[in-house]
Amino acid sequence: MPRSDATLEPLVRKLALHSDLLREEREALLSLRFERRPLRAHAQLFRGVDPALHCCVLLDGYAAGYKLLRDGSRQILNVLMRGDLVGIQRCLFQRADHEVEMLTDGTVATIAAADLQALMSAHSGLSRAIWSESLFHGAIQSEWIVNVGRRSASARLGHLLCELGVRNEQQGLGSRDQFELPLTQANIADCAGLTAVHINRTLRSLDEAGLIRRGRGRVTIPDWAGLTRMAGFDEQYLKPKRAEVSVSPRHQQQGA
Amino acid sequence: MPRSDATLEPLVRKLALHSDLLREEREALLSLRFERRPLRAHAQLFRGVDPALHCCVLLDGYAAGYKLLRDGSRQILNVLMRGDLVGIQRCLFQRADHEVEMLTDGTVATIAAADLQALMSAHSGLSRAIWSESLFHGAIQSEWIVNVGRRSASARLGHLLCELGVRNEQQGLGSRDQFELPLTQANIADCAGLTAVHINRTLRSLDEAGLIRRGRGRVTIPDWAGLTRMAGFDEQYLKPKRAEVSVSPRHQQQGA
DNA sequence: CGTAAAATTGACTGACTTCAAATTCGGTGG
DNA sequence: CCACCGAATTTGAAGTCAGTCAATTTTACG
Repeated sequence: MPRSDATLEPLVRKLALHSDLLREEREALLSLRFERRPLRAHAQLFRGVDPALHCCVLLDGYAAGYKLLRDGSRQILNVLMRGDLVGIQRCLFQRADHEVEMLTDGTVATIAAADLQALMSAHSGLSRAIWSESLFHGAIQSEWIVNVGRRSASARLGHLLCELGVRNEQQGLGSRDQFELPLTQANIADCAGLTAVHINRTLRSLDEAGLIRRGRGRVTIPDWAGLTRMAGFDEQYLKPKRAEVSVSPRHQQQGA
Repeated sequence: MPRSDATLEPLVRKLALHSDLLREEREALLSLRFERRPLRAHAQLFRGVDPALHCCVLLDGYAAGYKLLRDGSRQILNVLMRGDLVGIQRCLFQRADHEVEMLTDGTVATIAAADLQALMSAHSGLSRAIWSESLFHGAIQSEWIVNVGRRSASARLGHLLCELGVRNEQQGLGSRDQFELPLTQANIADCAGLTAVHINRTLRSLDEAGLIRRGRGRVTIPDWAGLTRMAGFDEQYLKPKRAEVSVSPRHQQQGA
């Protein structure tokens, strides 16, 4: 039995969420050359803002893209987890506007830019799937703008936890209401645009309200409905949207 | 002399900022079929979250993508101006997670999804340019997360004004330190994640500090260096990456 | 003019920050 | 197994930035 972080399977799983992959496309993905690299928390996945000759697939652990401000504070732009592609813009377009580092210990697979490009031009379906995945992350970022822009501290926190729960569940890492989250409160604060102190108090108040339960790097959400209501969390933006434009029009859009 | 909103020239100009376009690609763009549509402020560019059979190029005026919260507040996700493509995800991927409406009176060109797809598959350079443009908007959104997450009211406001100034200048609409901005203070508040009342006070304090000057839908920035310093604005993320701005060689300025 | 939208102002409130100290936790070596 | 250390968490007290509520003035425009 192969260890969970020994193949690019997590990437396949992630792409398959939003796109239908052909068998040959899956195989092409899985036979990509890559280098497995274990990393400690705080390891930089990319050097500052430089372009790169490779991209990464996160196989295990959490990472985050972020920006630092002159006053030393930082804002996390996205949380990356198993299966997420890191740095495609950087290697396809030579653009990058933020840093990326591991939030926890973990493992990445590094893939040569040339290999990725070859793969994408050989398989238009994969190319499309990867772009789709990138738009998906764009949708998450949009929701983050709403989160930091318009929600109270407890709603922000609740929303973030809901998002991470659903994404964990989608990757087969526990269920949405019970999953590993070994981030520090300072990390969470940098996601939510709050201070670590206030995260601490807010976490406690959610706990006291019976909306969450926390313990040793693990989050439990005993009252999913309550938390989503309080946080204004609408799963829609994370929902898998398979069956896109194709030969046969599928008009079966299941509403709420 | 053709009116400024009679052709897709603004789109060409925008794409040319970040990509080198071949002569034939420019021509292909300019010969795209489109329908010119004048719109009043508040007009919806797309119906809610539905997929669409067309996308738009904003020819004139300001528009914004936004989300509404249950409590009635709203958060603007991006400000769109002349030359910006609106709704490509919607028509290429049938995904959309937010509404789009005009903030001011203006004009859009609507383009059939099929035409756009045909164009993109016929000209890989254009396809790449359009993706690049979409990543560019992603970079702006990242900066917005930082803005609402970690900056004070005056820095948020200053940063927003700097961004809009530079983007205006890039599109040949006035200079970065003097441009049209007919947004209401409520609009600006929805961008910055603040209340209209506080935008009003902050605007006044920036004015009193000599950092901006405002009058009838127009912003002037008498002290660009001062405003950027106060706001922590680093132009880098807006800079054209493909060295080539043929239309008008602007004053070169290397940031500190 | 007359009206509605937008901008402006004031007084008050409160959510979140700041600063600082105490406690707990996880790991490591004795 | 226990002592120890730095990191992370937790708690308290005080301060402030921005929100809320509500009224007034200005502007845009038919």
